[in-house]
Amino acid sequence: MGRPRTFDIDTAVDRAMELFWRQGFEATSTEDLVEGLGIARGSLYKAFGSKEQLYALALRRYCERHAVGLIEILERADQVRPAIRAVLLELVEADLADPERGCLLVNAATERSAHRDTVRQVSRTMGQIEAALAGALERARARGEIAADKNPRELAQFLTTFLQGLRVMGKARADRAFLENAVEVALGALD
Amino acid sequence: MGRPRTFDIDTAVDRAMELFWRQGFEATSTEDLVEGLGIARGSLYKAFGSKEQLYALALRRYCERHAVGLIEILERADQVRPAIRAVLLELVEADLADPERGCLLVNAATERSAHRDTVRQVSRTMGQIEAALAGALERARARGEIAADKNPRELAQFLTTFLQGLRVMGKARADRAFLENAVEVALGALD
DNA sequence: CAAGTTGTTGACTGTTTGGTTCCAAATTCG
DNA sequence: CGAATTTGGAACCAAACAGTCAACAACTTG
Repeated sequence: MGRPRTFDIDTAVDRAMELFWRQGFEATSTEDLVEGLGIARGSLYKAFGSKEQLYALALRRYCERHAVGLIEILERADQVRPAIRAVLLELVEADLADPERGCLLVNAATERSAHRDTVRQVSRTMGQIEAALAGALERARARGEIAADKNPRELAQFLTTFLQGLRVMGKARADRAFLENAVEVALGALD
Repeated sequence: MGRPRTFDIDTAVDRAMELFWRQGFEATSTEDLVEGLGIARGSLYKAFGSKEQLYALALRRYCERHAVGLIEILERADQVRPAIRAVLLELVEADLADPERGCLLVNAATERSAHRDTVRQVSRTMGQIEAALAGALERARARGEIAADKNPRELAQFLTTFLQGLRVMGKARADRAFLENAVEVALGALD
């Protein structure tokens, strides 16, 4: 009952995600959001409560879309090493294609390290990435794809950390050779 | 001639660095700067021109102080592997001691990826870090400290990338075990 | 159709923003 | 002394800020 919404909440969150991703939280004004989402100021506040809450939604959306996508690749892979290489090289491509965007998760971790909820969301997602890597590596070890004396969890923690570094170097305009090189050396840790 | 400055430019830049480091560029208002530097608004603009220019000075100061410090450790080390471990573990300690601060270089890379001058300063400094690592690794190889078939430049690019990842994970509140673990695995790349 | 409910809108609020300008007082040098 | 220059601080600016609101619009139910 009542007047139905004339805009789609999901696409609005997507567009907000895009804006926050590109510009960060502080540099994105409510005016930017009004313009970018194509809805009036009042509707925005009615639907989302505040800039802060909309940011939280956008961040969660990003985590669901990107981290989960990455995790599924790892879970579905029958060969783990190529899967991990593929994941890392895909991130390299994303950074090269659009260096200003980088990774919203990294941006959130650095820009909003004083905001509990943001930090919690970020570290939760990184925990999921670590767990997915650890799981894949565990399977790889069981199958003899990596040496038995390797510790999957330790490797996963290392790879998770390296992955964030990749995104930072991408934003710092490192070139393709640099990033792909770094990836290959990092993969050497699995040997 | 004229009245001499009553505040010290250097310590003012230091304080500005501290503020920008903690809060980022956007979240630091001119009011914060006036309060933090302990000088009046007018004096601040007379001395530094604008918030933007003061930020540039603060960032350069950070690079000179922290990157150069790190580089000197590497250059002076007689054993390279322990020196690299020491450098990485020191960063871990810094992150654990003050997670909200993180690394100003990483913060700058992510928050201000649309500002040419900032990005240039960041990537120049990362280039210096890479070069220092490469130089140290080159010496290590010459001395037989690492295997002859290792490529110092490739290893240096990997370590530079990993180092940035460490700082991000530190901000995401990874614990000591996680970070130290990641460091040990990363050092394994030298074997 | 009327009542009730919810959404949309854009003008409006009060605050804060980065930055400028003015000033009398202070301090130096020639 | 007097010219030069910086000081702190207040006043000021237009723009941008996050957020609110009353009036209007569209839907469901009775």
